[in-house]
Amino acid sequence: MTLTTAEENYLKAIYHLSEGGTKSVSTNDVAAEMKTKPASVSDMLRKLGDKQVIEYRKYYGVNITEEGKKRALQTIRKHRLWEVFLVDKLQFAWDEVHEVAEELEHIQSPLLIQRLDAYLNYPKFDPHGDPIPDEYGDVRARPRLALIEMEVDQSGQIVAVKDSSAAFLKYLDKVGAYIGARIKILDKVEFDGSMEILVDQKKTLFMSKDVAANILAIQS
Amino acid sequence: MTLTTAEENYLKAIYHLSEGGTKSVSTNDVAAEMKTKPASVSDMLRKLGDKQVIEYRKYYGVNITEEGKKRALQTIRKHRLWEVFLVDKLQFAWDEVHEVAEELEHIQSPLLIQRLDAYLNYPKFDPHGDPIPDEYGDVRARPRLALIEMEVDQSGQIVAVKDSSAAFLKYLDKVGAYIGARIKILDKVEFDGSMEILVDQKKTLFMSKDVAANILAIQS
DNA sequence: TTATTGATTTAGCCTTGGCTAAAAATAAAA
DNA sequence: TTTTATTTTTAGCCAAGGCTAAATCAATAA
Repeated sequence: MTLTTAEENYLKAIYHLSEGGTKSVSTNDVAAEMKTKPASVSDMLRKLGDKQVIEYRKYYGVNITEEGKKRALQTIRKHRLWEVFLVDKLQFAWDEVHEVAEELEHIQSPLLIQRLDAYLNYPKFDPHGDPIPDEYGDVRARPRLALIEMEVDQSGQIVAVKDSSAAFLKYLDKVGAYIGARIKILDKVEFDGSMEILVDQKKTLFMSKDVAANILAIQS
Repeated sequence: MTLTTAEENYLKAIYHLSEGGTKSVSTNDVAAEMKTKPASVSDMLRKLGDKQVIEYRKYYGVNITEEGKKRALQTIRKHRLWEVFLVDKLQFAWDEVHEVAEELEHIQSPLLIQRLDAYLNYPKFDPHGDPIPDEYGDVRARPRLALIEMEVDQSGQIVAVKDSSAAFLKYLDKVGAYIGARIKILDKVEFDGSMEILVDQKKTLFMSKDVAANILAIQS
């Protein structure tokens, strides 16, 4: 049983909306996420229900099934692998890749993805720091925490930002921090919560607690 | 003015059917090429005519316009660049790439193609020996040369024979050479001018200098 | 010149994935 | 408990790309 491109996109949206909570996802939420109308969503939910990738009870929203979760994770895997390709191999900036990956993720060829994965050296995170599921849909996500939550002397790697406004990204770029950077906490100032961070074992960076709260890292 | 995936595929088919001859392409020919029905083709020709990429006169077939030719060549360029990527970077066999490239060629991103071209080092031929149009749609003419003129380790594709007598073609068929075959020169014997040729990456062929002088190939 | 044949187009229908407007069901407030 | 507000579904329509069957045009043969 195959899914169309539109169906794959809906399923991915439902998967994302389901993350965290255990409650059903509402038709309205899906419509907002997909930038479409609730009426269109109702039709699609019926189709996805028929295909067993979601459990759909009229008027009560949907829950994604195990099969659906597996499908969604495959699509997410493809999306994120393509993002790595675009950034690592084709020199795209990490904030330029989403649209293109959105198209590439629907190419149907298991061999292609297998080979791409190998070619990229089996990456575990995409350029935004989001984990890449393996071919069975397993995500080995190390817990992400804000820099502000880390202790002095802990090391890690920047994997994402909470606030991805242009202003903030520009700031990060200016001071020399970036997704993927290796960092170590050198000091935390009790007084104002500001921090001193070692970047790539050479550059020392001072940041306010507001900035430190907006940068997510994995510990190593 | 953008073309849908279906329109791009029709236009590509019409371009290929136009190659060589100057006569109009018939609805039936397009239907055969697209593996669809003439009735469906009529509708599509009207649409492509409206978009000015073909000149369509009811009952008299179509001619591709300059704009249409440019569009078709862009699609062909994308297709062939992706084929090079799949073979050179992802280790696909040259006869496994067509289907996947058929999907990849419709990804919309000029930047992607520009970068891919650079990443592949501006290849001039795809893995089948077909030329890759540049970003303005210019196609470099394929220099044909006799096998006897090629050097050891050069690769290419058989594109024609000088002597097309039945006897010679029968001989070619018997030894497993054919128009379109991918070949690589393994050895040239100084003594008698005979050659050792690898055909389709698997079969080794010995041929006299008379035979090698009668087979034309393009280098890749 | 007319009749016939073969190619082509038109008419009408199907599916997918959108939409709006109206109806219906649920949830919240009185 | 009944009314009201909100959410969701249904009904009916649209465009893209397919299809079949029927009509029409162009080219050929008589």
